[in-house]
Amino acid sequence: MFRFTKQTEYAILSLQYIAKNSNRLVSVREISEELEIPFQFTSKILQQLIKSDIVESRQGVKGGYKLVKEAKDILITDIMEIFDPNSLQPNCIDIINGTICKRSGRCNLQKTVFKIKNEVEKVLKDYSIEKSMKD
Amino acid sequence: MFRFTKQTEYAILSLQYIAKNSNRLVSVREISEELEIPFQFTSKILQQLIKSDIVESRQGVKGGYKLVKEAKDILITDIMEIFDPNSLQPNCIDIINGTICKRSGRCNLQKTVFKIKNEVEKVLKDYSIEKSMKD
DNA sequence: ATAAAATACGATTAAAATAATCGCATATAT
DNA sequence: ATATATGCGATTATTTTAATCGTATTTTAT
Ligand code: SF4
Ligand code: SF4
Repeated sequence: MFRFTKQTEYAILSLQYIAKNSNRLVSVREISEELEIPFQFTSKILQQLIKSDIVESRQGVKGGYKLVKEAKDILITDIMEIFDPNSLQPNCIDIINGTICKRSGRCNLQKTVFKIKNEVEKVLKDYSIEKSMKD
Repeated sequence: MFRFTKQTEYAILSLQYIAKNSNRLVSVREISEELEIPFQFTSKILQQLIKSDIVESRQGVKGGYKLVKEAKDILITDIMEIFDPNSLQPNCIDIINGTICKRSGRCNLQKTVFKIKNEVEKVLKDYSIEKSMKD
């Protein structure tokens, strides 16, 4: 499938929202309600974004999230890699399981598949959170 | 996920193999063994390719498959559309269920998503079965 | 005729990936 | 203290994808 997973898409939407309100901390509750994303799911996604140093949070009353990096420095591909590390890699390689396709080496499709990967990647690398907000 | 489904990939491999042996009918058994694709799965895939007028078959002893269209006229995207009709479409639209995303209309990502779709599609439309065999 | 070698195809099952929730812990402002 | 937040591992549910089953039909060769 050549589409974003929901996690990836929800992450992008959340980051857009946080970026738009960068003067304050934004709570999960607010993001969840504004964007109609399940609360716990939103929460889990943001926590993963902390681990990747894209956002940071403060707990407690008036807590919430804010960006660590500037919106222009967060690429769509960064988010894809966090939530779906295989997605930018062809089937020949399985990053998650550390396996390679048994046809590798005698496969007449592999070169094409990597060419396509490189060209598609080039397209995607051109989009940041900031750029997506200006579109 | 930005990768081919197995059905799509197996279909491409099978078509390459049939194209390479275009002087005769090729049996599912042979394709299945040569490419290490489960027999019944290969069979099912080829039957779907008949419905899309990409191959034709003859039953019985010495039966098998051959191409209807020339390898240069079969695009990778044609195959993707057969086995995964949503794959070239962003999440905003669900072709299979005929639904649209509830955020549509007030979504700050949609334009970007369609731009990316168009650019990626342009890349993919450049690849045919024939081209993939020459790579 | 009939046996063997093939495809045809709907139905079903299995496996994997993705989405979502639960429950409890911890931090903080008032 | 209390209410309002995040933190996080574990679990469950759902959906998608992969694969198989069983039976019918067609065709060739003997
Ligand atoms: S392109 Fe070839 S090697 Fe790569 S996954 Fe597909 S079959 Fe395997
Ligand atoms: S881009 Fe916006 S409208 Fe399209 S699927 Fe994502 S959230 Fe929905």
